Amino acid sequence: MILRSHVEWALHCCAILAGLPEGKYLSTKALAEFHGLPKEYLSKALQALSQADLVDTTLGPTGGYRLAKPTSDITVLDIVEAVEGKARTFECTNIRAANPCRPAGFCDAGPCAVARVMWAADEAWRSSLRNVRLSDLVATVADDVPQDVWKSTGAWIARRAG
Amino acid sequence: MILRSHVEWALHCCAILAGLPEGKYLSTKALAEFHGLPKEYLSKALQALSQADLVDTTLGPTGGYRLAKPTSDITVLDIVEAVEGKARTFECTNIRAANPCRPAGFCDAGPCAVARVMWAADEAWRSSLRNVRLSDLVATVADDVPQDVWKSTGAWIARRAG
DNA sequence: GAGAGACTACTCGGATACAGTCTGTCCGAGTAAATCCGG
DNA sequence: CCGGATTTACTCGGACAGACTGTATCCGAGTAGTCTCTC
Repeated sequence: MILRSHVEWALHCCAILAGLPEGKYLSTKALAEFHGLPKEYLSKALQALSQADLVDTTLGPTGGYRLAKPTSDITVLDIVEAVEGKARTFECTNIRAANPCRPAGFCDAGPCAVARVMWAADEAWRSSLRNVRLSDLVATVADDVPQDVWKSTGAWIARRAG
Repeated sequence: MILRSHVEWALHCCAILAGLPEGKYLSTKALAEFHGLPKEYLSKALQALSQADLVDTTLGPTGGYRLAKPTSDITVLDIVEAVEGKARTFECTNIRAANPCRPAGFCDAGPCAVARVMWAADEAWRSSLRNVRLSDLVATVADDVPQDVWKSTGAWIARRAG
């Protein structure tokens, strides 16, 4: 079980879009160049964000993406689920039903014990991601990066924004 | 991202093995019949449990598997990691390194902010699974299942044990 | 009746095949800004 | 100089191909009980 690389890309792209000047858009091309990623494939991840209404997009020249909400209204879970889907990581196929000792026509009440344990862990994972807002993530990144790099990165984004 | 069906199989099989009479073994064939699963493929999941030293195995007729430790010394995480591996669900490819604004030869200290958030969630998931012991799981199953089915299932297991 | 050898039922590991997903590329349709051209 | 037509740069969506992983099956090697056969 491993998350798709789209998740990593989407998170980094959202962090970049957070630094975009008000009302401007940043193109897929710029985002791809910045991260050294294939433009066409990155575009799939961004489309997923768009479908989840996390980013706005506009067409034509000077077109591209920008965040659809304030960074404090977007959680990391929102981004992960936009790309990876909301489905649980554990799927119960109800194999207990094959137990040869069960009377014919026996019907289970509720999900099986195994599924409940796995789903609780899944919820713990989601809860952890839900507690981190994009604004928190951006603040952490800003702390990590040396100030001069942070400044020139902001300038780079502003220069490529349309 | 979805866990392999082996995880579900391994958990259910461990729950069954927990009901095995002291010192007896249960064959892959019996386990596969009980759950309605392909014997050969289920055997791969059980081999993974064996490699993780969660179950003991013996060869020959009356051979099969049994738990290697008391049920209170095995956590659900042990079983999941035996099958699914211990690798993190999020892999950081360090795409921040492609940032064109970074000075040449710039070297990052520690994992990036995105990875830290994702790894914390991963740890929350593991922690949740680590807190459930196999003995807890078996107790929950026993509560779920009607007593007569529980009894006859125990008898079925004892009959097939060797 | 006892011991050696054959037999059987099982695990283990490798080889193989197939399907589905992930990764990545390509292209046409649609759109909006910028540019060009005719009046 | 102005307004409409063309060009350009971008997103969007679908089609497609290759690699990898998950699912599943098969078979040979090894092992430990059981059975048989011989003395």
